[in-house]
Amino acid sequence: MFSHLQHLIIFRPFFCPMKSQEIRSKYLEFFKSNAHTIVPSAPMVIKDDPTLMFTNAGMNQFKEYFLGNSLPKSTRMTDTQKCLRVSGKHNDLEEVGMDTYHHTMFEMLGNWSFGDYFKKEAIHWAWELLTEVFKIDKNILYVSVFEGSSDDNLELDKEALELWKAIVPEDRIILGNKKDNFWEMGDQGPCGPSSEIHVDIRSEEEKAKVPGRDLVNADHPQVVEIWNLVFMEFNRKADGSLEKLPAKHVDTGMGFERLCMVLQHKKSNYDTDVFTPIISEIEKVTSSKYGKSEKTDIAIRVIADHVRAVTFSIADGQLPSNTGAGYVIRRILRRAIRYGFTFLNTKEPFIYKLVDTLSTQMGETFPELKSQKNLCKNVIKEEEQSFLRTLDQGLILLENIIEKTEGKTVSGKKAFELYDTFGFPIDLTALILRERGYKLNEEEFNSELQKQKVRSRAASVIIAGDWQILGEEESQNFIGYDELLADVKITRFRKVAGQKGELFQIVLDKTPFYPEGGGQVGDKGYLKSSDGEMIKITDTKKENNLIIHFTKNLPKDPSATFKAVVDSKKRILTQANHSATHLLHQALRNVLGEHVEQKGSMVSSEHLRFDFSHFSKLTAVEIDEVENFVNERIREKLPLIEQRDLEYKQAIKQGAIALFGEKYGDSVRAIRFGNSMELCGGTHVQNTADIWYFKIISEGAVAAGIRRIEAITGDAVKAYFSGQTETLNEIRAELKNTKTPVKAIHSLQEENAALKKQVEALLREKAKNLKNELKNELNNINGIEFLAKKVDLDASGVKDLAFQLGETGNNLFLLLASEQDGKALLSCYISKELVAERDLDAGKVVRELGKYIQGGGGGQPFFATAGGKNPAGINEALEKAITYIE
RNA sequence: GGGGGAUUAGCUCAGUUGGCUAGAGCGUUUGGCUGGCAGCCAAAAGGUCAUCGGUUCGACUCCGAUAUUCUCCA
Repeated sequence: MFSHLQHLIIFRPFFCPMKSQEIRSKYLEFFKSNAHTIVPSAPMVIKDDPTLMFTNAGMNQFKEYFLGNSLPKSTRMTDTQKCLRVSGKHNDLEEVGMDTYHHTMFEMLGNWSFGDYFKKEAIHWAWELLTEVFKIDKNILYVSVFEGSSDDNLELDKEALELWKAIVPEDRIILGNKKDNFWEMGDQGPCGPSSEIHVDIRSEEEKAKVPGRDLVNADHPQVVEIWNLVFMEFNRKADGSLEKLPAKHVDTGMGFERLCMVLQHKKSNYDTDVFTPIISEIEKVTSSKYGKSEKTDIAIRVIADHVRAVTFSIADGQLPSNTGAGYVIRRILRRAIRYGFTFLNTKEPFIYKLVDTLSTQMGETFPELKSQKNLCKNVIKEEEQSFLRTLDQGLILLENIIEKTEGKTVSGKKAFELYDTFGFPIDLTALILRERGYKLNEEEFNSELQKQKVRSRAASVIIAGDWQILGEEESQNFIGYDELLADVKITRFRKVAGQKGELFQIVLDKTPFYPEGGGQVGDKGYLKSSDGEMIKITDTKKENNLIIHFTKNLPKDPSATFKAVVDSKKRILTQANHSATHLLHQALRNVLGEHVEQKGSMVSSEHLRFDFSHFSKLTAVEIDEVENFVNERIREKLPLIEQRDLEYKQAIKQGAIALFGEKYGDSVRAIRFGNSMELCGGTHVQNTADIWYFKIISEGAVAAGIRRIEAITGDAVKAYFSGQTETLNEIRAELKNTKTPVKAIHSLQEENAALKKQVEALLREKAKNLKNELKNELNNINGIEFLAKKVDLDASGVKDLAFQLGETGNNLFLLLASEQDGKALLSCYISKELVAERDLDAGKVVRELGKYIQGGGGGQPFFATAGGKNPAGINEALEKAITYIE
């Protein structure tokens, strides 16, 4: 006791609370001293789990251990995990920044037991860490225990209750319902009761008014949950029932930012040193002040929070885009821009300027922030510029809407259109309308939004059934590096119903099929049973470390042994493209510089696509150099050197290229061709000579600071070249086998332009002659210059003629007829003056005369045309024309 | 993955129920004014109305497909 006090006095004077850095490391060290292995944070962006776009809890990276799909290296681990939440129980994106304790991006401190310790240790360590290491006053802590649930036939968590009773007074223990104290991963999967620790940091006066235990789980900003201890012991099945897991696990999560708030004696997460550096930078670049008004405070919190989320995502390789995870990032960034625009009056990009501060502040713990700093800045700046343009455009459109609005209520449909089609934020619309004294029909807007949501959801509903387990997978499950066929057994399968009908997912005991990953597409092929039944495998993917084969139908006897056959033709072409991708990566770093980093990759049997960080368009010379570099490596016939179980640190030391935002285990696979060495799980050719030839097809930009190269190899290059040659030959042939086709085309184009002008001039001349001719034939009848005549011109020629004649007088009535392709055409021109004076209508004329040629038509009062299929009636139509002016 | 919009001169964009032989501003070229420049005035050049197909007497306009792009939802 005394030693604790001394510690407090010497190192922790009251006015100098622990820095956030120190809090983080104390947590990790505490569990390390209790035999936990410290592991790094997994990337925030998730790649091989279709049910999740971002890491939203500390447990995500361990999901496969809880599901039993693979075994952990150690049964006790601890980490800090970067997480992103944009929707959920208490966490709607639109709410972040309004209060002082919700975030999109946050750190989750966790300690984990995989079939090792359970409730007793988890509870004791949590209490010890909080009260003895961090020295939080026991009198401000509350704990909760699961009360049981009749739906699931579960009883009160007596074990946890007893454990807590031994250390906490009973009046500080709260029983919680299923919603608060029974944790589930999703609709299906591992789950279990939990115990939460809450902290009450209100002032003494406040506490006297309302007891803290009444405010637990009541959304009070200063009575908050800081630690959730989950005791995983059940598996939720598709039908909703629970079954016991073979092993019990512990999953805990403590919000780092909240812990800092408590330990630094602040009332808001944003007042801790996790946020203060960013906030003061925002104050600086926007010339605003935090703490002066509610509106600017919210805006500043929104920006401080969102810049973290966006920067971490981009550093992990997830760029803003218009689909999937990229779209979530875009939305977050745009929300920050819009708050700055409206409340801090920022009309120029500024958020990108905050990246430096963030990188300095957190770059030690998360090195990707340092190495990806420039990319983050470029991408954010570009996105800011483009969204500011969208806002400008939207303001104009909104102006139009307001002008056209009768009354004082603007249609929700219009507002929705502005939002949906033009991306103009609805709250900004509402704000502007309010300022102008208009109202927005919000009900109508919401119903439009709801319609759109329903439509989208219906289009993406996937219903997965329970796995039917038939056997165990082998530990070395993927054998496709060495084999393209194998005798296999189905270990589990399930039915999945989606928009495009039903299909089956099959898992094999071992498989030669490569699952989509690392940019390489999944293998196709088939399974064949001994009695000749064939099941086509349409795709292969990886889900939570399980290799899943997609097929339209199930074999008659799933328990039989099958011959698994990979479509080797496709696979071999794909391998050539994948190896070429590595050489391309090396070439780019060589030609352009070391700043080139892979930002995305797609390798199929047809072609390869490679996205990388670079700031400017590649010149023709650079593209040539890159191509030559790759082709030289191909000609050098470099053999594949594959190391399957290399230690990660060892690989990096040897110079292997690892990707940011990619999760690597301790043991990695390294692929080397000469001096190109990359960590890669994909399949490759045995020798670069197998690539044959490499050709870049296109080069362009995908985002600020990111460029894309598309290329082909081998036979595809041959096909490409022979196609090009064929086209060239055809061009040559057309040009009478000239040696200089480009020159020939050029002169043809010039000649063509000159001829066009000549023809135009001639036609004009001809029309003039014809015009003069017809002018002489005009008859003056009742003061009207009249002519009805058949001419030999096409539709536009007749029109030209009529208009030219029209210019020569103001009392013309023309009916011109012509015949083209067995069809008849009547055109009537009446001077506008006549139309007005005599109430004539060319449209009416042609419609009526059209009867004689069995057709119809119309036009304007002064010029109209009609077409018909009976040229024999032309004469009669011409004769009748005079009746209109008599 | 699903929905909505856009694509017209070098650039930014108009083009009303299908019919004014497609317009504006900026830019370009030429000429003029001015001592020179900035500038002003005048004139001209510049368009397969994204591509292909359909409906129609007639399509920039309507319909379908494709491409590119923006945007919302999942």
